[in-house]
Amino acid sequence: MDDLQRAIEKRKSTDPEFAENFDKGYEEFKIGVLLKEARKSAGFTPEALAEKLNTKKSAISRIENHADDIRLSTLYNYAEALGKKIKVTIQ
Amino acid sequence: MDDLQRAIEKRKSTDPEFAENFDKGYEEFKIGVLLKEARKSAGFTPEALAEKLNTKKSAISRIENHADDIRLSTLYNYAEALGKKIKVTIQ
DNA sequence: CGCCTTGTTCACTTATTTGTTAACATTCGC
DNA sequence: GCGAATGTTAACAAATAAGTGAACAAGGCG
Repeated sequence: MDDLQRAIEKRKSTDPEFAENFDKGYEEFKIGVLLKEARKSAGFTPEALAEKLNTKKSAISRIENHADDIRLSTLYNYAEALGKKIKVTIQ
Repeated sequence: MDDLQRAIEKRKSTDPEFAENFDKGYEEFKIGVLLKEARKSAGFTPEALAEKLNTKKSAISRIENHADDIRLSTLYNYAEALGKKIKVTIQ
């Protein structure tokens, strides 16, 4: 079971509403997990990334766990600090 | 010249900083244009879409022209009202 | 041109996110 | 288990986006 699967199961067990709606297509949630995985694979702790972004690790944690209510520009900054790019498409 | 090209040229002519940075890869700007094109192809005027989103046409205009500093959830709502889905990836 | 629709911008208020600190939880190595 | 590093959550102030109304600009169409 990979990180994404684990995170989903964990959230399902602690958030009944999420569990109920997951199969209906709540995609937003996954973004935070993608961000977190990108950060880890780039070898950053939340604190290290926070420093690069001139903020604090608590803010990083908030981004990764509530990625549906963040600003697009915040998303861009986060990705840029990892040397990655955010791609937004509409389909 | 399509809408995207036209919009880029217009902004280049009125926003020197944008013009200077465009070729460096400022992708964010394009999102607003994508949204606007999606709205048009779905046959919505700003006012009609605004009504669906319980807001006003001025808000729609703001979203389409300043799409880099909007909330992700706003983006989702906008797309959902058009029967489309926003996809965010990191690469 | 003159009129109507569409679209943009501004100013103001309200709602929400972000920065920050501190407390708490979790994970990992010893 | 214990301690240290990593990660999460809550609360508050400060910054910023969204809601709104009105004035203005641009685009068709008669």
